[in-house]
Amino acid sequence: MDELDSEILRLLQADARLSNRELARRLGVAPSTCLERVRALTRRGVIRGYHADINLGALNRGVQAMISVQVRPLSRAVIDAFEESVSKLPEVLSVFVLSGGDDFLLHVSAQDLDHLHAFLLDRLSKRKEIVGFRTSMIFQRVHNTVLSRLPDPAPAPR
Amino acid sequence: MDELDSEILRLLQADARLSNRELARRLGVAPSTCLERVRALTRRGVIRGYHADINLGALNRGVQAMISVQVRPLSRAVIDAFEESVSKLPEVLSVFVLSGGDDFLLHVSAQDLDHLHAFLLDRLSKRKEIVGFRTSMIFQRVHNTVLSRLPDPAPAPR
DNA sequence: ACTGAAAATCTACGCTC
DNA sequence: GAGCGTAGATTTTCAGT
Repeated sequence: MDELDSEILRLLQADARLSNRELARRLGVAPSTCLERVRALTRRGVIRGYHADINLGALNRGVQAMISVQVRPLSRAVIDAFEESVSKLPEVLSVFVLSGGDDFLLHVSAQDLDHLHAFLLDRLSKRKEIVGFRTSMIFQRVHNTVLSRLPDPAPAPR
Repeated sequence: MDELDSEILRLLQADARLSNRELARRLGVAPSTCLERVRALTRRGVIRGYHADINLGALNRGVQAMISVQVRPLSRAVIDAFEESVSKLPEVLSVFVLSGGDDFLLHVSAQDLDHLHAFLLDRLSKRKEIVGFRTSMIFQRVHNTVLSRLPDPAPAPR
């Protein structure tokens, strides 16, 4: 992971459809060099994929919410099963497994408030393992699509 | 937004680097047709961009947390300023503006626990408008990168 | 890591329905 | 207006250096 790799990641995070040629031009290297770097980053799992970012409104998902969930018993089996099944629901954008007061955070979207309400009642309230959940509406979201590499951690003192 | 458009969105969410030719082949239409559809979707703002998905570990961001924040006074000026400045911090992946008990939710990443701690102390604790915050570690995240269009809302009764 | 050339793809434009 | 096919321009890809 040298400077060139970091720059490639930066540019592809900003625009995944950059042609290899254009990428190479901006980095000041030959296209073949650039191509090999991108392939190596993909092979190593640093680049995990390329995804189009779609306007949620156009997908009939004008309403977003965060739902914090507590489940019991707090066993691996319950947690894994909950995460697995809930992440398949069409309304669910992301599932976070947390420490602390809540066990899960669900980022969901729905057509409107009625559908969100229906989702809460039909998909969550019925689950036996859920002992409580709290819903917060999302008014706005700012997403950082381009992430820089953070400085290396300082070595542990000895 | 017909069936063809929805399919295009689905395929480009799964793999934004699909060639137009391959996209057309999978949809059973001519490449020129496909290209025009994609352009129209982009022009209308349905497609907002294309982003590479990078392994956070490779960016020295092995640790993730959710931070719920309460600010006062709850005025537009305070909210806008907080959102604006916090979204620029390199550790911040996403900022959610919420209703309910908390005003913001910050999704952040850091090199390790030490750096996360430093972030909390140096970047949040010092802010006068913050009256409280609570940090939850993220053990795991499942992200739905391919979102289908939800059914149209039923028309309002009259 | 670069160069060059063959293969594949992109995309503008004129055509048909 | 929406989709199609073609051809010229561009890009990708992979030798060889």
